[in-house]
Amino acid sequence: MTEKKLTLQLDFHSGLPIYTQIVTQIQSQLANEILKPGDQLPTVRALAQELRVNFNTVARAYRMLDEARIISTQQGRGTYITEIPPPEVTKKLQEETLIELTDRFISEAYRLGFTEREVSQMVRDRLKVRKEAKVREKE
Amino acid sequence: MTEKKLTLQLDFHSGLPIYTQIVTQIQSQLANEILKPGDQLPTVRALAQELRVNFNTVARAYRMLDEARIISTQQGRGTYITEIPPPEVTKKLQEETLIELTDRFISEAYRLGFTEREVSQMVRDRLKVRKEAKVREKE
DNA sequence: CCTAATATTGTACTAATTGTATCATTGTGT
DNA sequence: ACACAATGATACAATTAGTACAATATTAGG
Repeated sequence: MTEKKLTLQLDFHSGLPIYTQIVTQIQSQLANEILKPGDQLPTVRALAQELRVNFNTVARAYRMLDEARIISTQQGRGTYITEIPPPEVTKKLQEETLIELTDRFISEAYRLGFTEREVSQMVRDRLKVRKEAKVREKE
Repeated sequence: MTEKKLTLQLDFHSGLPIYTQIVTQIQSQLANEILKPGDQLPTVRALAQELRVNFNTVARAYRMLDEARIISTQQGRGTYITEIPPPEVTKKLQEETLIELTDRFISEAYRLGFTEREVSQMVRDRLKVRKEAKVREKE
């Protein structure tokens, strides 16, 4: 299973906020492959209890990591490391990733009977929808 | 008999609730005639066991589909695809399926850090690659 | 055949587990 | 004393799981 103990070392007298320490240590464990994409992190309450900290402090750390797209928090489900390619991957590898992703998408659409024209048009539409949504969000 | 294997692919880390994934995948299989009117779906417990989820999660998905008049659940009998799904319903479902598929693809690409331009360009490229491959295949 | 017991199926309600939102409290620096 | 950031407390919402039940089908006895 993807259960981890996630041993973190907090320093309560360092002056650094707890949530910052949690964030950076998870980031570093990810960078060192102690944590891997897909891994489930402890629940906010479980980790909080282990660290002797309020669970909202853990939740705050998780939220920052979530906003940074490093983890994915899901209400009622749990928290998982996202499938982000490690920072050391090259641009070329990233390109290959997008190719694979795109090909899977196209294959699935074709398998469901959609035509090239329909797929192409839908991608344009949905990209546009997102862009417009983002614009409205800023207002 | 009208028994189907009903292979569903769940992603437990996608952020989408399990019941939503079940609903949309059954919708798409209906829209694309992998499932047909009159087909019996697996029992809530059977499907739950196969998917390794609680049977109430399947029941919730079935209930949503039932409310949408897409399936008919009958206590003590089983669950069946509704007999006369109007053509415009399946057409609409099909469209929704492609939207859903496309949005998932775009979200994933964005999450991996690709831009709208890159995604758009890659879709064009890969569609073109496929078309050309198909042309060569005919020669 | 008919009928009653049993099994199978979906339903309803509840509980448990998760993250979220909001505000209060604390503590530190100026 | 004040301002501000960090942390804690409390209530909430979403998802999934547990348990008991009702409706139907199937099977066993006669």
